[in-house]
Amino acid sequence: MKPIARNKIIIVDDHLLFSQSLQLLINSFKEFEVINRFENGKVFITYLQENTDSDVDLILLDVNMPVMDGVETMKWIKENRPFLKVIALSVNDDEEIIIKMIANGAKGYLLKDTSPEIFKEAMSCVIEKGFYFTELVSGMLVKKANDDSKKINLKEKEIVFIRHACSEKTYKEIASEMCLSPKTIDGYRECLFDKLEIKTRIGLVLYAIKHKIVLV
Amino acid sequence: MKPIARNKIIIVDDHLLFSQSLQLLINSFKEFEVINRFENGKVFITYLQENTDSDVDLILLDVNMPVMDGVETMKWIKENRPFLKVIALSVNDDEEIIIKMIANGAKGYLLKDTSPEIFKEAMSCVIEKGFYFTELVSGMLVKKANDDSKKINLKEKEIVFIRHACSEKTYKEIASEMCLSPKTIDGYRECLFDKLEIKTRIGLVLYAIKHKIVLV
DNA sequence: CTAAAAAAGGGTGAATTTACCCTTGTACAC
DNA sequence: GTGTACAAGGGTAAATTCACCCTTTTTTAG
Repeated sequence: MKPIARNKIIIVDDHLLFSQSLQLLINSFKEFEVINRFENGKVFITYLQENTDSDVDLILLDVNMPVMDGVETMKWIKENRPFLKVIALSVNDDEEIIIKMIANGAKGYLLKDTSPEIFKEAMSCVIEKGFYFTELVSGMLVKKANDDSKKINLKEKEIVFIRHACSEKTYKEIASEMCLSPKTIDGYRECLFDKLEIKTRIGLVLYAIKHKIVLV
Repeated sequence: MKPIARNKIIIVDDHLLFSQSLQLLINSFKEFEVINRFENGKVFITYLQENTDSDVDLILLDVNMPVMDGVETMKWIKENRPFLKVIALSVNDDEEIIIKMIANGAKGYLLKDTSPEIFKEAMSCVIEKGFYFTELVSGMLVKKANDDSKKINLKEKEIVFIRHACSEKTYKEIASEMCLSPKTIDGYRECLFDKLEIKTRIGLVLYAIKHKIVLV
């Protein structure tokens, strides 16, 4: 079943040291060879657009990249080249990111501390069976499914308000900056306290930071 | 001057994929060879203790590791093997960490998106001249020197108070938890508002998170 | 078109936070 | 021993935050 030719791999990763090293590692496996490397999603996509006939068996896509990160790149792939097989690579196990990558069609998600043996197995598995998920990722998918049922969705204005609330401004000042009556702001606050099960503005700030609504 | 033998390198990094790949890359340079790899500071130090005669020319030390991270490892090295030459490797340019690594004797600090050419140059440079700093790092050292002059130092009790303040507890509740009069807490607050140039508890929370006094 | 949400705004009162100014006791340096 | 620094505690008043209950207007779904 396996072709005589080695499986063609593309690496997309901004860590030059890593991507160049990884290429050596992969080329040391007789089943695989790296045919190309790119340092961010942008240049990779440009390549895909200019080489519509490129036949690649597997893409190793870093998640954290400047210019165009893994999630953005994955979105583009889902839209434009959904048949491409992608394994996401990352150093962190941020739940939100993992979910996003998989939701956008990644066939596997590996942490960079994976052993070369597992890594090789994952590559084979994705190429042959179409996917490879570690326990970590599977567990997360289950957990996510549960979370979704009680999902909180914030409206755009509420998010703007939250960002303002994460400052030393008073509600009155926030109202004026948002061109709304202080009373309306009062309403936003109450509604959020209720939805987020918090009791104070401090709670709101902590929530915002934890959920990356504001960055610190 | 350069010996005929290749310079001996040790890699300490928990990202197996990276460290194993990097070994291949380094071994592809004729001037260097990797003689050992370890996946965290703990096992590396154990090795050093058991092999006091090990002659190694350069250590590549990852900063973010479980079990015993780069900073801890660097501290041990400074105490026990100060003559070892270490280049710190990291994915992020967190100022605080960079400063700590260098303060503890790292001879260089490279980001993992460094190109292999620069990387090779840095290794040679550290072995020959004793150090290699990029502009990023040099700039940071200068900036740090300035910051230090206007450094704010918080007392232990103040830090405990700040942690409590980063919650939905009222000051009264905090006072009771810290077994102090609410008025004393009031004093802490005022003093901190003054020292940190803030006006509200929100400001305190933001400061605490930014300076990692509390983790989110 | 109509009913039901959702958004915006309002009033009042209580609790909490903030500002400013003051006293006491203790420790430590000179 | 005296002065200085500082931790702990206090009083009062003003500003801000929070809770609860209410009306009007605008959107949206059926």
